[in-house]
Amino acid sequence: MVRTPLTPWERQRGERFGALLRQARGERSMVEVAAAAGISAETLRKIETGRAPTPAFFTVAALAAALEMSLDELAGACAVGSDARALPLPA
Amino acid sequence: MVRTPLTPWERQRGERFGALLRQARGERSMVEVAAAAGISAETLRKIETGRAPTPAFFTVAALAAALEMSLDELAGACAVGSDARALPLPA
DNA sequence: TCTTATACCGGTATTAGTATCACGGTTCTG
DNA sequence: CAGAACCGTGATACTAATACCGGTATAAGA
Repeated sequence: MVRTPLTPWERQRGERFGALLRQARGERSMVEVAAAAGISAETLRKIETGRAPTPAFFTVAALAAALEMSLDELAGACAVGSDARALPLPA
Repeated sequence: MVRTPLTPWERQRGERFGALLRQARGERSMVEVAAAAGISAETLRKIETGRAPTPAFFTVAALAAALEMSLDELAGACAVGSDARALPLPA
């Protein structure tokens, strides 16, 4: 095996990650946030829907900047795993 | 063009990013840190040498956790490192 | 000297991230 | 109702990230 396929756990983490971003986006449209982050709206959609479970670091960083959220909180929130219900993220 | 090739600016950013990680690694060996982060040593080497300029978010997150450093300062450090904030929307 | 361990480098294979294209749905305005 | 304009979505194309293998170089130790 040359490149390990994503495990189900990684995909679930990606789904939680996307749900987190979608929630943080709130009322704003995909195109607006995507443009603010400098990525395409389709990419943002894939990340939010979990179809891109492991996006690039700088993509996430730009997205977090556009959403005004912390990378550490973001990583911590979905790294928690099973207990990702509590979202201590205000904005 | 379907997937924009990495720009020279992105590659330089990757080099700064890798240098930052290498500095943070300090005296510890690559295999040790890579094992702690759950990635292969080759991947860590490529990231450190800048040959993988845009690693996955969770890869970086695991690496930052292994190195006990903040993702936010990591992203901020290589963003403001030597570049005066280029356009977030290249084109 | 020989062995071992670490790091670096090249190539290769395969999955996955990202962008462009094209379509359906909704809302608004004429 | 027609058309535009926006949003979200699916399919497709292509590059990059990740991992494995072999080889090389250097340094420490038996």
